Amino acid sequence: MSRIRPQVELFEKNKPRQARAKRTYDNILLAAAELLVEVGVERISTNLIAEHAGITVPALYRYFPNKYAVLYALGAALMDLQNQIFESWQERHFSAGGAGALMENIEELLLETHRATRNQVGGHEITQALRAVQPLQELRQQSHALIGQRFCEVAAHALGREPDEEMTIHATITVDTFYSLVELALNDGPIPAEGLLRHGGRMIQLYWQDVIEQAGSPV
Amino acid sequence: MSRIRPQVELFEKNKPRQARAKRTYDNILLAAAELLVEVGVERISTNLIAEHAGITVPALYRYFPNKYAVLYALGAALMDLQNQIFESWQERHFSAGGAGALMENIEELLLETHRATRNQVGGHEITQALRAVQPLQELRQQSHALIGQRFCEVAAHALGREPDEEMTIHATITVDTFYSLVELALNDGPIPAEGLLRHGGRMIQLYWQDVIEQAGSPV
DNA sequence: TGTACATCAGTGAACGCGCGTTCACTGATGTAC
DNA sequence: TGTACATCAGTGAACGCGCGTTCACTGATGTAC
Repeated sequence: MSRIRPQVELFEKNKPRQARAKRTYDNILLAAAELLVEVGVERISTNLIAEHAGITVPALYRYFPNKYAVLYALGAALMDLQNQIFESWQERHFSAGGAGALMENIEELLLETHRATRNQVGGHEITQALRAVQPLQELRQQSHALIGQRFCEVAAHALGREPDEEMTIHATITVDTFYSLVELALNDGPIPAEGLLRHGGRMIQLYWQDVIEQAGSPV
Repeated sequence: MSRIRPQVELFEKNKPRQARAKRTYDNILLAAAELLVEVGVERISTNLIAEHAGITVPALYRYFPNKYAVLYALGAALMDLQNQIFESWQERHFSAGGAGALMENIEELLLETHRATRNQVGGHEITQALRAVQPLQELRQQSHALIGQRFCEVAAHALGREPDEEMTIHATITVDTFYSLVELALNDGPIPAEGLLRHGGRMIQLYWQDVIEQAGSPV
């Protein structure tokens, strides 16, 4: 059942050193993001990206070994962005009111993550690609694992327990549901994103209230 | 921001009429499912599918206009399966105990859906492709919309209310979270699927308990 | 029951195309003196 | 400040390959009489 890993090189080759090169590099990423929106992951190619970025293909190969490396860079940037949003949210509220304050402000984090991803060119498409394209999946998993671990530690500490397997389950569900809600809200369907995120945030809150009650110790 | 629809023909051409043809047809779908596992959605091609199915490429083109139509058929079959599981679950419990019984048995539906998808060859990969590959997205959306509508109607009726926008939000979140949990459990990570689905089911239950309490009317 | 015929199913060969990738090269930028 | 040189950045041209797709064809299956 486990997939054969195709061993694709994902890391960048030459780093841009001059200002001109930096512009080219950024153009490549922007063009790739735009093409992700226009044609989708299945149709994207190095040829298309280079053409769209206004350079020739060998110029792209100067910085990236293949198209997956370009997508990987895009995905990594998005995951970094989301991680940063989480970090600053956590610091802001945890220092002010501990674990309880975090839970009260889940909706805020949902809204901020949603807004930031929506404002990123191709943010939604990159998010989707991170789920489906094999060489990118680890990026998403790493990011979610990191955030999940934070959740787990904070929650375990607040409850005066060890971060055991059950706490890991709670954290995993929370993080996964969180980002699934953001993804759901990114679909421009008939339902406004705010409503989805408000009620979705409430669902996560209720879940943790229950965890606390089951544990029988207040925050 | 909206993607340019590439207008891909997705429907099958000739239906198999003879037993031999039916076998060929099934082999194509099975080969495609296996390749989805082996090489992923980005690398799959009609050539590869035909070779894997033990036929020549024109034989594949007899039944499908392109590779997306093959994936579409796979996706449609999976959505049908999940819909059927939902239908029979709903009939079973709703007739026995109304809306309350449905909520009490969410975990059962999670487990059944998870098991069925896992047992389907390439079930996980098809699920992922349904999110990311543009021509397949509507399949997932349609299926979820259908199930969401059922949820919405049942819930509104149980609460003695109209299926208004808020109820639609509740139903949409429920269905999306539900299938995200199934997808999460399909990842063969360190956490056993059962634990994720049990606690995930509990989260959805708590969410609806809250909806009922807020509405101020018992089920 | 046999056979001629119609339809269904699958093949071999060929095509043009865009893909990924590499090469030797020209041009741009930075810097040592 | 000027210029020679080193390094960085990007180009034009070419390649082999697998892709999607189509064609006229052969072989298999079903059926009318």
